[in-house]
Amino acid sequence: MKRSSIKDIAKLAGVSVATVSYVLNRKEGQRISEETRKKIFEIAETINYTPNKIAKSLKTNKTKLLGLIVADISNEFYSLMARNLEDKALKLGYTLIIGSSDENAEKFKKLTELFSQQQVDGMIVAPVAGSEKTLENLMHIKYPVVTIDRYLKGVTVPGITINNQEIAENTTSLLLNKNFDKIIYIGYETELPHLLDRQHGFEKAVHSSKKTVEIRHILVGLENIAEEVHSQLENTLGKSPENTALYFSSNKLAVAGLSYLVKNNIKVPEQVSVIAFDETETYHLFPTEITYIQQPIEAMAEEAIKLLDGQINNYTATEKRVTLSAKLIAKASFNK
Amino acid sequence: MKRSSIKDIAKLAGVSVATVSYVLNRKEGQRISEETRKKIFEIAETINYTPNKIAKSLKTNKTKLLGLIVADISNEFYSLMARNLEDKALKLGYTLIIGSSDENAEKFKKLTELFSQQQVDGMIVAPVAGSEKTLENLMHIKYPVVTIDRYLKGVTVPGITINNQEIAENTTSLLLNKNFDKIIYIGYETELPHLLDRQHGFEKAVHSSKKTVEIRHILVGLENIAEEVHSQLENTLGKSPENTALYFSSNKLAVAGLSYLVKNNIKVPEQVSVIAFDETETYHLFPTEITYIQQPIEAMAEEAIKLLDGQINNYTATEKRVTLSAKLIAKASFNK
DNA sequence: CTGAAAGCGCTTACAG
DNA sequence: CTGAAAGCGCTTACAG
Repeated sequence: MKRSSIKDIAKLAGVSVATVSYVLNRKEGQRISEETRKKIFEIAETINYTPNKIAKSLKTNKTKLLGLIVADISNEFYSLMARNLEDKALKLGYTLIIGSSDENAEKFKKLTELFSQQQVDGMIVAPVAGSEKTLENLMHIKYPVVTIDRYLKGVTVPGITINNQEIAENTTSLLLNKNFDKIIYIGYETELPHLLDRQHGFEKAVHSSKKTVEIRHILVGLENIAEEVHSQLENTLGKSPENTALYFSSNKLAVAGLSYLVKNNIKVPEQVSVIAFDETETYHLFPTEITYIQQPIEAMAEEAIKLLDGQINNYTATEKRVTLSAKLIAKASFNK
Repeated sequence: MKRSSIKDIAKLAGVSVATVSYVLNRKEGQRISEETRKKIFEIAETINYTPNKIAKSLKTNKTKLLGLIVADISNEFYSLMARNLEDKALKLGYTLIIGSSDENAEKFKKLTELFSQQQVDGMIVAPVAGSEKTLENLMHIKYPVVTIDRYLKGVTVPGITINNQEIAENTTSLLLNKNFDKIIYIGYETELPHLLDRQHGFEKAVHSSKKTVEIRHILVGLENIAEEVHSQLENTLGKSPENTALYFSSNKLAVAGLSYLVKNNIKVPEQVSVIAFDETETYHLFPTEITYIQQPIEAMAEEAIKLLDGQINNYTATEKRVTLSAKLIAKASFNK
C-alpha cells in the first residue's frame, strides 16, 4: 500500500515539489504556467495521488480532527448529538474522533490525553463528575475545548447548555396549576450540575406555589435504572394511583417509568399524567403520546462547532457560554 | 498552545534527541545509563511533555486511527456497534474516527477518501448500495478494510456478517409450525444483500413447508418508515386480525409496526404474533415482551477489530469472511 | 552508552 | 514563472 507522493509527481512532471504543492493547493500568490499546472493535475490523476494530511498537519499544526467525548456513544441522546456534530463539523472540513468516558473521570482524562496526542484541533466534551482538574488543565494550556450538554461548577470552559432550571421550573408550574393530589419527581442521584438544575427548577416552582400537593422524589443511581425506578414507583405510586403526575428528568428514566405503567396497566392521562425531559422514539410505543421537553440538539451542535472553530482560529480565550432554550412539546399524556 | 517537544527535553538534559526518543519509547536495544534515563523522565514530567503522534505517524506510517463508516451513527444498531468497536479498538491502542454515509454511495466514497487522507490504518465499513467500486479500489491498493453488518455482491472484502438467511429460515419455520392463517413479512425495498438474505430465508422456509397459509409481503423504502408501515398494515392486516403472525426484518420496522398495533389496540399474542430482527430498548414499552433475533454485536465488533488489526500488521491479503450466529430470544409475543 | 544524520511528506518564505 | 532549502517532531540504522 505504498502511496504516491508529491515527490513522485514532481519527478514525473520534471518540476520541483514546491511547484506541485502550489498547484495542488491552488495557491493564488504563485503564478504557475497553465501548461505545468495542467500536466501536474494529469499526473496526479493517473498515479492516483492522494495527499497525506498527516504530513501537512505536521507542518501546518492543524489536523482538522476534532475529539468528541461523551458519556456513552450508544446512548440515544449522545449518538444523535454526535450525528449532528458530525454534519456541522464536516461542513467546516473537520472529522470527528470519538470516545466514551463511561462517567469515569480517569477514563475521561485518558481520552483527553489520547486526543491531545493525536493533535486534534479541539475537543467537544460532556464532562463527567470529578473532571474539573482535567478541564482546567486543558484551559490552562489553551487547548480549544467546548462543553456540551453538561458543565462543571468552578471551571469556566466555553460551552453549550440549555436552560435546564428555567424550563424545569416553568413546566413544573404547569403541573402545579392542574391540581394534582401528588407530584413525583424522578431524577438521578448525581452531582452533575445540569441535572441538579432540573431538580432545583422543579423545587423552586413547588416552593413558590400556593397549592397544597404532596411532593415526592425518586432519585436513582446510574446503574440498574429500570429496576430502581420500578421498585420505587411501586412504593411511591402503587398499583392504582389517582390524580398523580410524574415528572421524569431524562428520557431513560421516563422509559423505565412508562414501562412500569404499561406493566401495571395504569392509564395515562386518566390516572397519571406524565412529563419527561428529552425525546426518544421509544415513546411511540406507549399508548398515549408523551409530553416532553425537547432540547434543540441541532442548534446545540451547530453552536458547539462554531464556538470551537472560533477558538481554533482566533485563539480568543473565549469564556463564552451559550444557553439555548428547550421547548415543551405538549401531548396527550398531560391533559387532565 | 505551544507544546514542548523532544528537542526541548534534549536541550534541557544536555543529550541528543535520539537519546530522548530511546528513553521515552523504552526501547530495549539501546542501553542508556540509569542516570540520564531518570533525568529525561523528570524533565519530561516537569515541562509537561506529551508526544506528538502526528510526527511519529509520519515516520512510522501508522496513525493508530481507524475509520468507521456506518449508514447513520444515530441509528441505535450502529451506535451500539460503534460503542463496542470503540472498546475493542482501544484495547489495541486504536481510536475511532466516524462518518455517516446516509446510504449514499457518493458520500460513502467521499468518506473513504477523507479517511484515507487522514491516513487511518484501516477502515470498518457498512457499505451502501452502489459502493462496489469504492470497495474494490480500496482492496486494489491493499487498504485494510473490513465490512460489518452488510456485504456487497461481487466484491470479496474481509468482513463480519451474521447468518441472516439461515436464522430467518429457521425462525420462519417456527412460525409455520404454529398454523397461522396468515403470515406477513415486513421488510425493506432494497438491494442490500444482507437484507435480501433475510427475505430469501423467509421465503425458503415458506416454500419448503407443506402448510397452507396466506403469505403477504410489505416492503417499504428507507424514508418515512413509520407512515408506510402503518398504511400498509392497515391494508394487509386491518383493524381486528385473527391468528396472524408478523415477521419484521429490522427493529425499526418492528417499532413502526408495534406502534400500529398499540394504536389500534390489537392484542399480542392473542390476535397477532410477532417476531422481529434486532433488539431495541423500545420493545420494553410494548405491553407484551417481544420475541426477537439477537445479533451478537459484541462478538461482531471483536472479530471486526481482530480481522482489521490482522490485515494492518501482516498485510496478509485476507479474504476471510466471518459469519457469526444470531440467536432467537423467545418471549411472549410469539406464544400462541 | 550516546550522538549525528537522514528521512517521513508536506508547506512556504525567499531568491532568482 | 519556478526551484532550493529549511523545517514541522519524531524514529532508527549506523558509527563511534
